[in-house]
Amino acid sequence: MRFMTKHTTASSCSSETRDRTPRPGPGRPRAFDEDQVLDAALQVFWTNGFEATSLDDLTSAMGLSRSSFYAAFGSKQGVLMAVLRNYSASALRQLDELTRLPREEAPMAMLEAISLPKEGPRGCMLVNCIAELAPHHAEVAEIGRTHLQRIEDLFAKALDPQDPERARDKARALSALAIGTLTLRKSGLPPDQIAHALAAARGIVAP
Amino acid sequence: MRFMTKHTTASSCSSETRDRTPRPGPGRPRAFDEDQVLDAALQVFWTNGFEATSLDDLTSAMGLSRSSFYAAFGSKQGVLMAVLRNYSASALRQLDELTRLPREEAPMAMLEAISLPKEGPRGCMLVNCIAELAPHHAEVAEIGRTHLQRIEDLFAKALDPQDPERARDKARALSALAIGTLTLRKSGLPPDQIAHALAAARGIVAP
DNA sequence: CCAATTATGGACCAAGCGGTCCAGATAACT
DNA sequence: AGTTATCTGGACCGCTTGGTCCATAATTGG
Repeated sequence: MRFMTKHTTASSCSSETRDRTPRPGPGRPRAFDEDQVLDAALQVFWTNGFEATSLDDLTSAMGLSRSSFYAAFGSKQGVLMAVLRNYSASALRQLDELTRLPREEAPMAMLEAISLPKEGPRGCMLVNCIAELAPHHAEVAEIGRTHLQRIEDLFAKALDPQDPERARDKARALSALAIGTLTLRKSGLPPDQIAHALAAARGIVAP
Repeated sequence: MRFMTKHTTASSCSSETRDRTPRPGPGRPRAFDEDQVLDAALQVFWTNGFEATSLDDLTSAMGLSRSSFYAAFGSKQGVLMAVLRNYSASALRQLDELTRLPREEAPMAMLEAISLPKEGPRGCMLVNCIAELAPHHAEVAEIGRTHLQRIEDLFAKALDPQDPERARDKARALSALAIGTLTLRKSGLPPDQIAHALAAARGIVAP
C-alpha cells in the first residue's frame, strides 16, 4: 500500500473517518458492537503490523463483511485511526491510575506497567505504528506524538506532583527507557532481565 | 507479502542467500559493486520499511535489472538479510571506537551517537526491522537480538573496562534508553530536547 | 576466433491487494 | 402494512505485487 489510491471518493482527505454513529431512526440498526469490533482490529494490527494486515485478515477477525466495514470506517487507514484513538485513551487511563500511588512507588510502577505487560512481547501498539508509519503518515505521527507527550506528562506528575515541570527531563528519560525496553523484549530478552535493567535505572528516579 | 510464496524453488529455506560471489573464470563479470548496491538497498529499506518497499523501488534504486537482482540475492528477504548484516557490522564498528574514550566520556558519547545521528529521524535500521518483522521472522529476530546484545556489551565495556560483567544491568538500561529516544525522535521530538533527557539520565552512568 | 559461461533487460505470470457496487434482507417509524 | 433507511454478503475490478524465464549481449580462457 502506498496511501492514496487513485479513486478515493473526493471529499476531505484526512481524519474524516466517516463513522457517523448513525442516530436512531428508520432503517436497520447495526448488528455489531463498535468497540468490540475495533478491539478485534486492534489485535490483528498489533500482531501483524499495518502493511502486513490484509483486508481479509481484518474483516474476518472483526466478523464484518467488506461493505459493513467500509460503511463504518471508510478505509483500512480509517479503522487504524479509530483503533489508535481507542488504544491511546485506554492505555493512558491505565497509566494515570498509577500516578496516584505514593511518590516513591509511582514512577517505578509505571515503568513496569509499560515495560512488562503480561500480554507478551508485542510492544506498544502506538510505538509500533510510529516505527512503521510515522515518517510517511502525518496523522499517525500526530497521534503518536501526543500519546508519547501524555506519557511523559504522567511521568512528570508521578515524579514531582507539586511542580511537574521541574521533572520534565527526567520524565522524558523515563519515557525513553520504557519504550526502549519494548524493543529489547521484542528481540527476545526475557522479562526478568528487563526488570533488572529497570532497577539499575533507579538513579533517574531519585531526586 | 506474507513470506513463502508458493513457488520458491525447493532447496533450503533459511539463510541461503545464494550470493556465491562468482569466482573469476569464463563468463561475463558483474557490472555492479556489491557493497554499493547493498547500500542503495539499505537506504530504501531504511526510509520505507520492508513491506512498503516494492521490488521496483529496490531494483531501480540499486540500478539492477530484476534478473541480476535475483541472481545475486535470491529474494527480497535475501537482500534484506545481506543489508542487515552489513549494517550491523558497520554500526558496531563505529560504536566500538567510542568505547576507547576515557571512561568518564565514553558512555555518554555512545548514547549521543545512537540517539542523535545527524542523518535525521530514521531511527536505527535494525531496530526498525525488529519492530516490523521480528515477531514473524526468526532470522531477522536473530540478527536483531545479537546486534542489541553487542551494543549492550559495548556499553558494559565503556562503563567498567575492568569487569564489564559488573555493569551488565546498567548497560542494559543505557541500551534501552538509547533505543527509546529513537522513537521519541521519530515521533517529532527535536534533538535538543533529547539531549536534555540524556543528560537527566546521567544517574545511570555514575558508579 | 571459438566455445563456454555468465550477466542483462524486459516481457510475462498468477495471486493478492484495497476498494466498489449492487441486489436483497432487515428492522424502525408512521 | 407500507415506507424508508440502513445493513449485509459476495461478486467484481483494476492494479500492484514478488517472482520467473528467455533471448541476447558481454567477457573470459583456450
